[in-house]
Order: sequence, then structure tokens, then C-alpha cells
Amino acid sequence: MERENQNGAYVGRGVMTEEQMETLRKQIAVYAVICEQLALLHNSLSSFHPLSSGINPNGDGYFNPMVASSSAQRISTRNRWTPTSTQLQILESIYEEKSGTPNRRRIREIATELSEHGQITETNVYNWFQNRRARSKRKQPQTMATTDQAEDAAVTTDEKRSCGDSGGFESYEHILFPSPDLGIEHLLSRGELSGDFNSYTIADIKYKE
Amino acid sequence: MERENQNGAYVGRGVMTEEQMETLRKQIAVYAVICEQLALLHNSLSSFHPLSSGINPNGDGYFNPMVASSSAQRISTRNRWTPTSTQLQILESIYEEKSGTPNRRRIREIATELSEHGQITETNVYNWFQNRRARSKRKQPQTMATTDQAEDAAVTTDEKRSCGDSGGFESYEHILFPSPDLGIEHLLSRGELSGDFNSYTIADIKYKE
DNA sequence: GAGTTATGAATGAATG
DNA sequence: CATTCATTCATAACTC
Repeated sequence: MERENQNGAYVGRGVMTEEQMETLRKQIAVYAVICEQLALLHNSLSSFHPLSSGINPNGDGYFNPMVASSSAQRISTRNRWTPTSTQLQILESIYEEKSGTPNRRRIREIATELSEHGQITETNVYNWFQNRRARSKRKQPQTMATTDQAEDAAVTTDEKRSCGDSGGFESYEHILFPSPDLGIEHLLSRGELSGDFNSYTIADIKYKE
Repeated sequence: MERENQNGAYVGRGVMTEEQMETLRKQIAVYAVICEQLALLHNSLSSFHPLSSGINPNGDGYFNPMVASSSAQRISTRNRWTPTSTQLQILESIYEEKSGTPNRRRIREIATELSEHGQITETNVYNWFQNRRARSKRKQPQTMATTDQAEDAAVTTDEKRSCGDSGGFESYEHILFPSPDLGIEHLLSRGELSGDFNSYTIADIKYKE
């Protein structure tokens, strides 16, 4: 089943011509550059921690490990919002009284109100309600057991796909795009993208045994 | 201290806007595709047998998420469709150019095209566009804020400044694979990217909000 | 400090 | 289209 790549270059199985080899080499170089830039981008992207500083302005109980500790460049930062207990309380009460569907307007109001107690965005509020509702719902109907045929129990909620692929870039699969199906890791796991992408050694790429 | 406005658009330097994030996402997808292609190429290049658990030599048919990873044999695989990176890339580009109104006809075409790269149905395509549009819309209007002043917004995705950065790569347009031309570079221009790539892999990229 | 759990976020699909 | 739901992923927080 030979086929062509997107540009029409025939890619037969088996042998490669010099030209193709050359092309491959170049392509790999390109890929290397992209990786490099991506890395750089990522660095600049995550090195500052825009909102983290506000995660927990008033130590309500949660405490941030490294929150803006001294130099603001130390990265690591988690971008995930974590409600302060005050916010949580409010959210919880709102959730109870008004129950379902806080519309767009409402969301905004809530967000505004909560922003008084800490960093928060409308999206956070939205997600919170979304999750709150979904999870409370999932808990209830669970009462009737269904213990039967629970063989698969082992795979309950914690699929925890720790999928240990290779070293280095192991976490490549939780990249932005959902599907970890692409085999990037197969390429990367060898390359040891540690540093010199520029030396793109083809030899290292084979993911062949 | 850097200030940010309500909607998550940060004012400080070094922060990404949603649009930029979008672009990054796309760029990553492109990069993924390239790697994918490379893998394929490499495969046909150096093999006579598919080998290597990962890349499926026959077309991009690997829409099977966790493959033989751990537990699952229940493998019906989730019923939910998950676009392969190739598909995503295509969808994304179509979305961009045609911005809206993918009529029934078009949907069919797209579906057909994408089926070349993995399992997909017209409904999937339809839903995808539906969601894509809805969600992108949802992100923008999160601005008005209380004291509008964040009029800047915009930040058109195609800044396209062709800044001849690419210090390393002369020309990769004549390469076999889809050219990674959509400038990751214009995202990189923000400078101040510190080194040490290993401490936080690309995988850490997330929306900030 | 590795393994769990709780939960914020992303997204395909369904519903109005 | 606009919303909402369901499921899953990723990670902060917790536990031992």
C-alpha cells in the first residue's frame, strides 16, 4: 500500500533515493526548528505567571506553594484557577439557592462579585457550575449500586492514563490537542531533544526496534 | 505588579491573548502533523514491515486512542469521535478561511476529505464547526468589562509580520510536507524567553484565562 | 515524594 | 445558533 505524501511525492516502501533522503533530512531539520521554537514559545508563555499571583490573596486556607515568591520569573506556575474558600462558599450558596443554569448575565454578576475575593473569571464561574451540576448528578444515581458486573471496576474513574511512554517528552500527549494519537513521541523519544536540534541526526530518529 | 483585566486579557508583557493561544494551538497541530508525516515517511523509508507499535502504516487510521495501553480491551474505544491531528489541522484551516457557513454540501466534502485521515462522519464535521464557532464567539465577548478600555482586543491572528527571523532555516517551503509557514514566529517575537527547556515541557501549555 | 483524590478545564454531542 | 450535558483530561491538593 504505497501512497503519497501530501505533496505528491511518491513514497514507496523499501528504498529511498538520494533525493528523498535529502528531503527527509531537510524536513527533519524543519521539524527540529519547529520544536525548538515551540520550546522557546512555551518558555515565554509559561515563564510569567499572569494570574497566579492572585490565586490566593487572602490565605483562606489554601496556600500557594510558590505564589509569586520573590522573583516573578520562577515559572512552574500552575495556571489552574483555585477558588478561595470565600469564593467557594459563595458559589456553593448560589448553587444551592438558585440551582440550575445561571445564565450568562448571572455568571457575569457572580464573577464580578467573586472577583472581590480573589482572582476569577467568568469562565471559571461557568465551569464551576457546570462541574458542580454534573458531579452532583453523577453521585446520586449511583445509590442503586449496580455492583453486579463490576468487573471492570478497576478502571473506574481513575483511568489515570499515566501512559508511560518514553522519557524526555513523556507528557507530550497532554498537549493542547486532545488526541494523543499522533505518534510524535515515537520520534521524540529518540531524539532526546535535549538541545541541539540543529544537528538533526537522522540516525537517531528511527523508531525501529 | 502586573495587572490584568477581567476577561483574561493580560496587560503585562509576556502574556498571550486568546487569539495567540489559538494560533499556538494551530501551530502545534501543524507541527504534530509534520512529525506524523515524518514518521510515516521514515517508516516507508526504512522498513518492510510496519513494526513499531505506534504509527500505523496504513493511512492515518489510528483513531484508536489508547491502543493496547493497559487495561482496556473494552476497547470499543469511546464512542466519541476524536479528531486526529491531521483532521484537526485541516478543519482548522477550513474554519479559518471560510469562516462560517459550511453548508450541507460543504460538510459532505469536508467529511470525505477528512475520512482520508481517519474515521469521521459528516455529523462529526458538522458538530465540530458548530462548536468551534460557538466557542470562539464565547471567548471574545468576554471583554466589555466594567470600565471598557480594553478596546485593543483585536490582535488579529494574522499579524503575519514576516519578520525574517527564522535565523536557522533558509527555506523550507519546497519541502515535502505541509509547510509550517503559518508563522509560529510571530508568536515568538515576545522575546524574554529564558532558557532551560527541560523543566517544563510543551505539555504544560494551557489556556490561562 | 509517589500514589490518590478532588476538581478545573476542554470538547464531542445533544437539546431548545 | 445558543445552551447544556457527558465524558475525559490534567493538575492542585491530599495522603501515607
